[in-house]
Amino acid sequence: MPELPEVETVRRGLEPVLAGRRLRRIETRRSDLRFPLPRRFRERLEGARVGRLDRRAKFLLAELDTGEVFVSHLGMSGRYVVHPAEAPERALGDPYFAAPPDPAHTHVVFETDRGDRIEYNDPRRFGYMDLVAADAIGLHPWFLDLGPEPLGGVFSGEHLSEAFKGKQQSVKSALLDQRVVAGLGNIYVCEALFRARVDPRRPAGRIARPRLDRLAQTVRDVLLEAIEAGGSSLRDYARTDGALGYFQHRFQIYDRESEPCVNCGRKIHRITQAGRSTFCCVHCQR
DNA sequence: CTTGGGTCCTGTGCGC
DNA sequence: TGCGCACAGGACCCAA
Repeated sequence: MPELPEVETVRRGLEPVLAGRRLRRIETRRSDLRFPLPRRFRERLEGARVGRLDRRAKFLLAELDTGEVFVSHLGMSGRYVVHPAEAPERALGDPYFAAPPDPAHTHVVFETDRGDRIEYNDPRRFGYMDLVAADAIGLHPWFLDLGPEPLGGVFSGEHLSEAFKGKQQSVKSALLDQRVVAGLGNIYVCEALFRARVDPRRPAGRIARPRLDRLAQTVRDVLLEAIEAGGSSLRDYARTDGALGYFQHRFQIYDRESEPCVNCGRKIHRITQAGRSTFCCVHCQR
């Protein structure tokens, strides 16, 4: 589900309730997420004080005063919901807010010393969590091969040029590869390729440098706009207070099969690449 | 090494 | 209304 903008929005939602707080109580209703929760998960978290909240690629990271870092990936349908101790009541059926998730899929509950509760809900259970020694996080298999942050200083047309060198793989698949650049998913790759007018089927290694510069800039632009919009709410995703993201209203290509291209008016195509849908305009994207 | 396909899991929306 | 199938924001694992 969530790509970089959604995870960043979740991070911003969790920060005010978690940063600086002590975890008073942890409840694990299910430990069989994509991977089993680490051993003594509850004991290692209870009593710990949370420091910084960070994001790396699509991972959320909560620094703990125990020397460990709590790491969480939302998979396709993972969602954090904050229940403040002082709950602001909301009108039922408010169109700007998501329906609360099915409690049957609430797998982990975190309670802070302020009495705020944070529930992790994940119907498909593709999400996963771990506790990692802070000084060894870069060696963890989930982080070892991650490429640069698309919003950081390393990511550029030059980086893409280097990473794509000799690649026969399509540029669409290459951008989804977290070793090339970390944090993109199906939506934002489709959007960025459309805005940059690059054909998703084009072999990554055969794109001229000026177009890679443009593509890298487009990736940044799309992600920044999406973060500003609070991410994209299609099915499961909502912000931690239940508010919907609204970047889905700004999709130019994703999920718009058969609709007219905003640029040329011809029909948008849906093709399959590496088992996943790609939306593109075969006329505008070259 | 690279690449594509199958896989995990549940829910939803569509055509019949 | 019900059924079966395709598909969904991810990414690991394995075979070619």
